[in-house]
Amino acid sequence: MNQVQLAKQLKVSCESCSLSELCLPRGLTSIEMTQLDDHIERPRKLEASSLIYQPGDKFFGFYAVRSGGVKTYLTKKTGEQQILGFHLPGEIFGLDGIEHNSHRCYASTMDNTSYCAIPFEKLDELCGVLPDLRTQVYKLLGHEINCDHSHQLLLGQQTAHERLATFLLSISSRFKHRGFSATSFMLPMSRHDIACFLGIAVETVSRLFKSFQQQGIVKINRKQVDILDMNLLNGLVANCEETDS
Amino acid sequence: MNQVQLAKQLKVSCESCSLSELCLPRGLTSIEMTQLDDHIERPRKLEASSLIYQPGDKFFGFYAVRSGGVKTYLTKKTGEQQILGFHLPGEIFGLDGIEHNSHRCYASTMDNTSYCAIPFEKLDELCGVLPDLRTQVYKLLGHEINCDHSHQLLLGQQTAHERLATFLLSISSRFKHRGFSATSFMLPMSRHDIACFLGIAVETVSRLFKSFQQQGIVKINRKQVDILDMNLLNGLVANCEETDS
DNA sequence: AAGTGCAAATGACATGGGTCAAGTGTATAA
DNA sequence: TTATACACTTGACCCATGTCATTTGCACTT
Repeated sequence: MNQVQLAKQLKVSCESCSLSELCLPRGLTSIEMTQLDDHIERPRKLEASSLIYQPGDKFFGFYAVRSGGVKTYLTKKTGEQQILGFHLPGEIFGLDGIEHNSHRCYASTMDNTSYCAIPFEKLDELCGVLPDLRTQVYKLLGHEINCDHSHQLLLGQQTAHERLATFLLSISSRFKHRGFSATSFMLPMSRHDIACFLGIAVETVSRLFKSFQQQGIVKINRKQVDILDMNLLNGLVANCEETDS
Repeated sequence: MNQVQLAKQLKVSCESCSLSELCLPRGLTSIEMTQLDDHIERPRKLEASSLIYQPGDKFFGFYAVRSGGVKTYLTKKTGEQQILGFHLPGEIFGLDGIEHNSHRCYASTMDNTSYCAIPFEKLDELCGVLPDLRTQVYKLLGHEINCDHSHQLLLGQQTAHERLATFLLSISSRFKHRGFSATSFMLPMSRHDIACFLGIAVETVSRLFKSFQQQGIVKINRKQVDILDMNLLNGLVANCEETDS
């Protein structure tokens, strides 16, 4: 136990990380967390628009964003990209590498970003002896699956208005979850990325942001978003989602 | 080992199942398979258009289709549904229940269907002692995630033509994988379901099927599909997917 | 403070595919 | 064999959104 305390002094640890309640170690005991901790590589730092991995790259493990932001995406040969997810601090990415032990999509930073790397091999070993960690990993994968499903509903059945409103609400609730304002925040991604994520054109994003502003729902200046009427915003998607969160 | 043989005589077992190479037990040793086998409930049988579970239902575990077919879907309050996946014999569904220990989507049969039920609690326990099974479960979840990602690319970036062609190719390759013809098969789902899955209108499905026929790519009669020119069909999506399979 | 480079916004126009409304099988029942 | 129902097809029309071309406006140099 003494060397554990020593280790904690020498490097950033999960236990001392302000994001641990959102991240992989959530719900683990201190001892369990330390066992996990010992295998985590950190912190890796990259500047904006750096590629973290691309299709075919060997699967190392999961990545947890500490600061900044990451997007994952697939592309058509013709170049169009479909953004699969935006990953904010405390969120995990890299799960696309599990199936084939190599990645299927691209991951790149949207901003100066630091993140932790959790080697899958070690994680799997620990899962053999720590049932709580195993559960945590299942829930993580299950969460990704459910998010993907909601996004399929959005891409397949929602109008452009509904998509953009849903998007703003999602970002808002994620900021809130991390302890920030739910109504005033900076978008970490470009208009282009928003469009690629929602399956619409950049121009449509611009026009709808303008329209939302004219309706008094939000105030948007460059990347700064202020939600003026959360009820109205919710109303834009009220007829969309069958289930509550 | 004797009681194992006895058990095999008394009930359908994974080891005797023709689908085991496609299903959860793939890659397990005989002994491992038997351990898993002992906890599987089977066979459950339902007629066409029966609801298996719906949002809010308690999560029991994974389900493996033995015969027939199952669709999973989400709905908007206004009634439109987005089909998330079609599940053919040998394929697994039910993963949407992991995150919250309750299901988030609907699952219903498309035809007279029988399936096995694998209780998650037991599966998880076994995962603690059988690393191969644990890997198998991760790959299963990883596979679902990758499929969902491809489908997001389809819904977000592909034209109606490309979507329908991709769909036919997917069904074709899944029949082939199960040892059936890749070029001549019966679609297990309605036009309506195809449309809901691809995020387009039923009428568009009809028109495109007609157009594909006129181009000599396929011959379609009701649910019977004959792919006449696989190259042409591949050509319709050639510019879409960046990565190979 | 003027210059350069992008991201974003705006306007004009085009169109893929949705919607609506009939029609046409095909299968089951009587 | 006729009736009924339902899945599918077809045609006419139109609109939400995409595309293309231009303009605006930050941010960062020098």
